[in-house]
Amino acid sequence: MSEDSECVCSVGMKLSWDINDPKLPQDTKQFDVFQEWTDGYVRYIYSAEDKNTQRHLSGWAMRNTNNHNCQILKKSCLGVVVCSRGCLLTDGSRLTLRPAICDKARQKQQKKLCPSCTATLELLPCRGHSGYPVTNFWRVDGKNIFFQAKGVHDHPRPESKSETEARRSSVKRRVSSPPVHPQETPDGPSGPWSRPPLLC
DNA sequence: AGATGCGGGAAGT
DNA sequence: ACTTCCCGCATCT
Ligand SMILES: [Zn+2]
Ligand SMILES: [Zn+2]
Repeated sequence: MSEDSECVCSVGMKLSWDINDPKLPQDTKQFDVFQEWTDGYVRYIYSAEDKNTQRHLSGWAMRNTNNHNCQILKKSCLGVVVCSRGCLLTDGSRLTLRPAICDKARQKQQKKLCPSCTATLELLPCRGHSGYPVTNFWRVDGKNIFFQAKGVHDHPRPESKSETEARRSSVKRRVSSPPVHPQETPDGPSGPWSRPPLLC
């Protein structure tokens, strides 16, 4: 049957290292493929050629956090934005918006209403690492990008970054075309669209 | 407008 | 000392 494919571990997990080690493995001949939804206490060795790893991307909404170490980039999880009423969407799923990374944008986001039932939105914080948010660490070393995660997310996945970007540009298109009326609409909530302005 | 990175600083442990 | 969090600034899309 198969030969060396018994170990299902990542390339990073086959070697023993920690993101804080003064010297990291150098002679790596193999890379892990980018993992969008990492969870748990995992370690990967990525290629420094990969755009996704260069940009320190994740499906989870991770924000940069200052660890006072310019060699190691640290990010922590912002959790997920849900409907406070937990309503079901048309496809039977529940709303799981991606928290805005920018603090100011996130405060604005939380004031919006559920696009489905108009209830208030709620930010579920991540408490997956000893009660604190899950953290991701990134460190570039030569042709390698070392990745280490600490904690297990205790909340649903947010909408992915690409989904959020797609929706943002769709909203932008919808808002930019018609002549701008800064105030209210001429006729109130009487048209065929009884509740229009609830887009995220 | 918002994503992302940097870094000073405060506060908790 | 180490971690978490807050904030302003800068760059890029
Ligand atoms: Zn709702
Ligand atoms: Zn999380």
